[in-house]
Amino acid sequence: MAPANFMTGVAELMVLRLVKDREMYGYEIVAAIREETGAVVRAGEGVIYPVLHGLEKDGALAASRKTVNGRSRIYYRLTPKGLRRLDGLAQDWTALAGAVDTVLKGRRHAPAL
Amino acid sequence: MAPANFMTGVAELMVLRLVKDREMYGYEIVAAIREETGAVVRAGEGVIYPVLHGLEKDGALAASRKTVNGRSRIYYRLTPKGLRRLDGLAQDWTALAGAVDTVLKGRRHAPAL
DNA sequence: TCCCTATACCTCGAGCATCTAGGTATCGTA
DNA sequence: TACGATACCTAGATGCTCGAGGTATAGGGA
Repeated sequence: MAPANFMTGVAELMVLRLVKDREMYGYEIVAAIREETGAVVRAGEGVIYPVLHGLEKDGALAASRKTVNGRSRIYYRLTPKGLRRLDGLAQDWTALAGAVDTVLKGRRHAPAL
Repeated sequence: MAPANFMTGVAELMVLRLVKDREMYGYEIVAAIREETGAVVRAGEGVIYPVLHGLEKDGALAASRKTVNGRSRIYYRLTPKGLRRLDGLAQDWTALAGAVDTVLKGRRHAPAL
């Protein structure tokens, strides 16, 4: 049996969070996720590019092409809609993480705040 | 765009964790997940039964049919193999949760190139 | 008795996100 | 000029979830 992923939705959440701080381009995002998570999350280009396109199509990201050092890059920045989406996903994630933690630790009677 | 799931693999992890404490049957597990997570995780029967069958086929769970109060139930218990799988998944989950948290909180922010 | 709900099992098909594995092109360096 | 790094992209297969159904029994109420 293959190792379960747990990855669903995480890629999108991370993309939104990363571009919140500053404009970033796809290749850079892939590297940032690999480095900042200590390679725990390995979301390759095959994952990130479709996510970026989907988010842009949905109006959560805005893209602008720029040439830097002779290299053509597509920078993405967060739109207000994207910010709302990020907030929602972050909340969902926090709730899930708390729920999983509760079950993992087996506290049956502790009120969850 | 629909709300992202984040659910992949979580159902399996929770099933393994729940039956670690005591034998449980499918219908009971569905209710337990709903209640213990405050309905944050809504893994219905359509999710849990296939997971149970898969884990049993894989040797992670052992099943035994019992009749209680005139009702036929299939109880599952954790095997040594299932325990190893639980430990592995729990570790994976913890690592992922930590990684996501790191990115969400935006620590370690390197200067732009 | 009949019917409805709760219990308890199960499966199918649609949908969607991931993952692998490719492809293209440019730049700097050896 | 050959190569690796940069930077973009897509197609197909896989795998998991999810909803909607189906079967059957027990118990209670009208």
